[in-house]
Amino acid sequence: MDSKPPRQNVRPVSVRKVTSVDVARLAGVNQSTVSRAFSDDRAVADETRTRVYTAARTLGYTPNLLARSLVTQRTNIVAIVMAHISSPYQPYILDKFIQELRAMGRQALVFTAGPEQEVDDVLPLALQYRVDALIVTSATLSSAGLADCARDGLPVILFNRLVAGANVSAVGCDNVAGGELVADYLIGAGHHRFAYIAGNANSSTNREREQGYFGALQAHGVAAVLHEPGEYTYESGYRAAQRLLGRPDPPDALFCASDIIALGALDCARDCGVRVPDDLSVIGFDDIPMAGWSAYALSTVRQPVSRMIDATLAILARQLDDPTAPPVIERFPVTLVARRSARLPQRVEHRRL
Amino acid sequence: MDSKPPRQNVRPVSVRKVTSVDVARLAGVNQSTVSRAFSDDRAVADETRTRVYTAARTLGYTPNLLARSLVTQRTNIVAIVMAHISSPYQPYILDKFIQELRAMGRQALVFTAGPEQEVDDVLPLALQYRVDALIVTSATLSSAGLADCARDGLPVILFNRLVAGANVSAVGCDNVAGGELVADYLIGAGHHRFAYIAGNANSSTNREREQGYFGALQAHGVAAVLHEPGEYTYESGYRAAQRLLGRPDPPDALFCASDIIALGALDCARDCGVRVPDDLSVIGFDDIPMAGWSAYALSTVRQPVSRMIDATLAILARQLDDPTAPPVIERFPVTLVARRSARLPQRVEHRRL
DNA sequence: CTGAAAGCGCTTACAG
DNA sequence: CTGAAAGCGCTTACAG
Repeated sequence: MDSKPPRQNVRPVSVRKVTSVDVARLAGVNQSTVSRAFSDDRAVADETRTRVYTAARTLGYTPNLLARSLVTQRTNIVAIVMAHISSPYQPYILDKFIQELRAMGRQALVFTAGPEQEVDDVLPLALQYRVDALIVTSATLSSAGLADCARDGLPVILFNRLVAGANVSAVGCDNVAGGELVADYLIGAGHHRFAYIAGNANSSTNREREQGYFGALQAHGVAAVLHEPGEYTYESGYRAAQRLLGRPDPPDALFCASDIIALGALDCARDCGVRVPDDLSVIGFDDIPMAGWSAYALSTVRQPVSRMIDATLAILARQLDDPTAPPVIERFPVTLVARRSARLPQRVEHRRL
Repeated sequence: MDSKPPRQNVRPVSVRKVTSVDVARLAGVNQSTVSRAFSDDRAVADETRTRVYTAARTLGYTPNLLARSLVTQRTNIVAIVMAHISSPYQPYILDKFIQELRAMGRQALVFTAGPEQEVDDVLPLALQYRVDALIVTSATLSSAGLADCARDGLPVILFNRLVAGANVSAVGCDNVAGGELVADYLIGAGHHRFAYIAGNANSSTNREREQGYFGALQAHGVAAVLHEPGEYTYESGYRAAQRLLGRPDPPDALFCASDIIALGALDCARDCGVRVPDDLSVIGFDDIPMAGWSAYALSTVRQPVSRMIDATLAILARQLDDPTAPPVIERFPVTLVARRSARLPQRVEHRRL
């Protein structure tokens, strides 16, 4: 019948987090001194600093970054927004971003949008966590929210993705030139009946690659080109190839919007008894590791991913430094790496740009 | 010569984040009411709530989750610690974790350890962000820090990974049984000369799969088994297969510690002119999507990844609810999915457990 | 170089 | 149902 009812959930002692006040008490200094020692910002007397550190160690103290963020107004967290991870290309990029971000002293808060989700759906979440910046890498289009963010001074960088109108920074490769390279290469190899398997129709990568390919083909006087819709998956590539190879007039040259699509197409050709590259030349885009595997030996367009990621982070650093810095758009040149899935051009000169 | 030097970096107005106080002022209520309206916790008068919401909308207010976390002592952030992403198996898992975590109303803070980094190296970072829990999924061993975390009441769950002695929860599959399944299958197919390509030597998955395989082989009276060291990569599998197939007495049955290793081995066999499965049977572990691709048609051991992830999150939820809940270890049964990379057993009965 | 104090943006007893 | 106030764990002028 006492007036103090026992709390139902008594936290075990160990759970109670130790704070800078505890450390200060043990070290015999003011709390602010502990803070200074840990944000090795100000000059703190060496002797004091070590006393603080040892006190911290014996107590098992770890600074609370959330509290720090609240007052410094920066979290050192960068949001990475990507589509549902499906292509083997994304994890590679994600991994590199995470690693480099950490090397810069920042963390990655990863947001993957569901299959049917737009970027705008995950944006509010990222904002609630007060991330310092946004790296958006995904194929889908449209995002009014991103423009808002950029306007509010939150650095936004699009990776391999372009949003028309939005006044934000972007890093990508020259997809149009890539498509042109492929067209030239295939024409140089003496092909006559061309086809294209598309990636997600509303992605800028797909549109640009397609545009380059069709444009160059047309410039060479090729009138009709088969066009199969698709998305950036193996299965989609396989099925599109099935439709293409089942035609009475199958193509002898095939450009796929990405490597993962091309791998599906290649397997379909194998299963259909279509010989590559004798009966059919196949070229992809990305140069993912699997493209080099001997089961596929896929000729493809390589983008300098590493450099692109570095460029992205450089822009990030700049904009973090100066929020008023104007957005920049960087496009990197691509190269065609010839393996065994496409016939070699007769004439050597097949480069462009 | 005025006493007020102009601040160098005047923040643009738009950057100034709007807070609950601003919303309160506009809505004509107390700040605490705004808070209540947004943490739809307490009963707030409907009329008040809508007034708050509209005020918030016109101001573009987003609650600051960091501040909330500071007082509630929970961040709703779960750290996912994984090794350097190399296998195509990891991104799939990562993606699923991220998605489901968000469905639970939590975010994933992803920490990837560098190639040579131990889990303990990234642990302090996770702790500084005061994550609510830790999901550790990576192949490497040893981690004194994890035990500490668990002791301090921070839920730690190991995914596909076992740490001896550490008193933490773990979810995995029955790797030993998987290795046994493979041995039985290969023996049933009439093979005589067995080999194993290992994954990272200090990983529990490798040790257990190896143990099951060698144990069952031995139980069947097979004395000598070739053992090639390796790691969980395509290249490693390719090179190990090269060594194996270059021997005067090459194996006719090969178990690889993971699918990605097996794919490398398969490509090596192809390049060496070794016919699969006529000259050599190859079996992997994991059943990654690529195992089903027709270029490989890899027979392999499948683990119920989806269910394993669900189980992990269920444990997480339980431990978040009750920090004193004892750690649990769950192992899921595996199955052998037979495709075309291994000869079929003569006798039907090749199952075990 | 160090201390005392205010404040970052919230939540949550405590009254009413 | 709502307000006033304390406090979460830090950083950072401001003095000394």
